Amino acid sequence: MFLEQSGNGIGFGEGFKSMTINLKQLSKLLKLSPTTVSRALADYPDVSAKTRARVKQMAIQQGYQPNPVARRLQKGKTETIGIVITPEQNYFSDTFFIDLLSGISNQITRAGYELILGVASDEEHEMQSMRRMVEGKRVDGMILTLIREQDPRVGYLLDRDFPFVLYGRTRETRPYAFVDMDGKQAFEKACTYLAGLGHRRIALLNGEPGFMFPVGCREGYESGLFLSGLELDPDLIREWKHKDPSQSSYRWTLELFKNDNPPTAILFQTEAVNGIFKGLDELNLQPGKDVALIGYDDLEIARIHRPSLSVFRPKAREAGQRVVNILLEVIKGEDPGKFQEIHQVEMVIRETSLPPS
Amino acid sequence: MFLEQSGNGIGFGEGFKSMTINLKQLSKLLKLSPTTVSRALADYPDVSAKTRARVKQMAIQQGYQPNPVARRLQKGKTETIGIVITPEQNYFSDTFFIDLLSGISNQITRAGYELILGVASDEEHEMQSMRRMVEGKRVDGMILTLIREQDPRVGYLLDRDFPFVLYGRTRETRPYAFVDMDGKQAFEKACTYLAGLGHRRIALLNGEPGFMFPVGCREGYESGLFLSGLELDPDLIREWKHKDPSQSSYRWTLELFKNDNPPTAILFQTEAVNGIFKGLDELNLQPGKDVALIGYDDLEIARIHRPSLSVFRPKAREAGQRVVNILLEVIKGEDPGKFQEIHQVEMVIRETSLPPS
DNA sequence: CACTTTTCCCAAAACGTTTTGGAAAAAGGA
DNA sequence: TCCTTTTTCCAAAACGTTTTGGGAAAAGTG
Repeated sequence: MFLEQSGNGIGFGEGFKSMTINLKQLSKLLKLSPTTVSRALADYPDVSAKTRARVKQMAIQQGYQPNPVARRLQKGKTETIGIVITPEQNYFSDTFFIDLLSGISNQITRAGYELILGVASDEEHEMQSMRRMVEGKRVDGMILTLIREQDPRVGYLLDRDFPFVLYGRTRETRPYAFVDMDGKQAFEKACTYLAGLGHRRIALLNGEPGFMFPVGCREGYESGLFLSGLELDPDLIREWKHKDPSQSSYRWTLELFKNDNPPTAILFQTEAVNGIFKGLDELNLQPGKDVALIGYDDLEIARIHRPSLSVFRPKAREAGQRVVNILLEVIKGEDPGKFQEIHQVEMVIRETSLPPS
Repeated sequence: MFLEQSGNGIGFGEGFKSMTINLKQLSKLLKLSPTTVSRALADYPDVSAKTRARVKQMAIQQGYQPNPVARRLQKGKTETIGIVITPEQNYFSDTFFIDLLSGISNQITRAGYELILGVASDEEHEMQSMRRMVEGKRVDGMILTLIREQDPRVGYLLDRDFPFVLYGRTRETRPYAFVDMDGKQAFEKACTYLAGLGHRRIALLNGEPGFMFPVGCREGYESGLFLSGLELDPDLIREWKHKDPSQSSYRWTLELFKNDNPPTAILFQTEAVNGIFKGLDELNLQPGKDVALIGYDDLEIARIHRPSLSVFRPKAREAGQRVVNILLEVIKGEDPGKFQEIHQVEMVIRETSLPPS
């Protein structure tokens, strides 16, 4: 019998490993076979209630936990899901991204899975890190964030039928699973809200194209103008850079007010707020008073600033949990096309969304 | 022979798994034993140069990568290291924490290891998440950040001889490995620098006690005052709260200037800068002009603000890499006490560190 | 009581590697 | 040529689980 007499007994010697008990030792203690112990712990019906209870009690008493590596090998699953983040993501900074990650992490843990993290400095490393996870058989599924309009990661994963879920959307005709925030509706709502207050010149300081999210924001903005009977003026639309949100939004803010007919309100993603505040300050314009402002994302600065910033508040934690739950379904073999969710975001009216003066 | 005829041949059918080749299939292709193929790939000397080359070429051609789960089981190592972060960490926000994580992640990948991430909402979940990793045999070592003065995690890991490295330090007599930034020296330097410019009333708006980092900052501050022949005035020392850096630092800034003899300079961690700016603004004091400011951490706001903020810039990426290299040594069995590193931080003089007016 | 069904348990195989302990073949030495 | 050493390979065991395919004992059935 080739498995006989390999594990050490109960007594333990040096180091950490000794504090741990394995299935064979536990079964010896119980005078049962490893099979039965394993099945008892997994609540198989073919082990009697009595021994099941006995096994479970002993397992707890001995602090037995099945070795995850061994289980993974046998089950042919890594019980692990991967995510690759980039420094740019941090401009989602403050609570938002950590909340998303928190929802993801907690739900993964609840499922008994593991979350492995890659940090990539640029687009190329992002792909490389993901390929390592996928081709190296290190994960059962991937979570993608900060999605681009043309995102090679999506094609890559679709091509090899590998389970994944997007937080966000991309341009891709094949069906895939995603959870996205309704940026379009948010910006439409912001726009009609401001128009309702009497604003007629509403600017959009949008994230740069290439990423998918700003696309929806712009659609919402245009639709909001239309619904309010306002004309779209290309001079009122500018795009800040992901690499340098504050600096670029600062410059565009100054630019916007060189206009003969300057805006009385600005819509933007909150990442750009520092640049906008700085620009307005330099122009001697008071936020909220001279120019109405509504941002997307409820960062700390939005709450702290006086006047406090009106914003949209995406439910990042919940979104993260949904992403994981969906991914687990897709891993199980469910059709990804069934999971395409667009979540509404809450508008938080604070002090920077008053009628024009 | 119980291992015979289990793997599918070369032809592949459905789904993802089929694109992958395993050791047995590869060895069959080469007409060699799995043993020899394994050893050839691992550069063992007992396989001839010729077959080694042949094996490697075929491995590349077939895209063979050893299944990490199987390797882990055999080697008795998870090749994985764990880290648990908390939302509070995000107040290290901006580039700092992501840079640290980036250094950690890249170095881990280079070593062929995996980084698994836990996100905990509070201190209790932090411990719980770590225990799951450690007791569940999911990692070979832990990285700890945001260290407290009395940190139960350190005692826990020391007690069971589990490999770990701190980014930071704690109060603990037993030897352990850490990489820390020299906050003491930084604040001492800042203090003597300002005193050299003629400042006599230098305030400290410090992180809250409980965490270890502010302790060093305070020591450096006191030592800097002493070296400059300045008296320590308890009225010039205040502590902002981790839970709410901006709000608390805002209040304390107002408080500091109620003093009969108010400060002409403030030292602080950059997390608190928004509150300080807001407070000064409300007091009609110009940063840099009326009050000199030096922060710790070079966040985006420090570069963006006008006047730009003088700061210390810790080399987070490098620190992260060191942490990993040390942890790998400790996992190998090296004595953790040998690895206790205190890294110097660079002072970046910008516009807010002028002589008193 | 004899036969069938159900209950309860287990030995062996399998997951895909690496390591151990040779053994056959080739080379070297007398 | 015969013996020793070196080179090159490999079968079997092992890592710690879960799953497969029974099989013995107990319970039910006529």
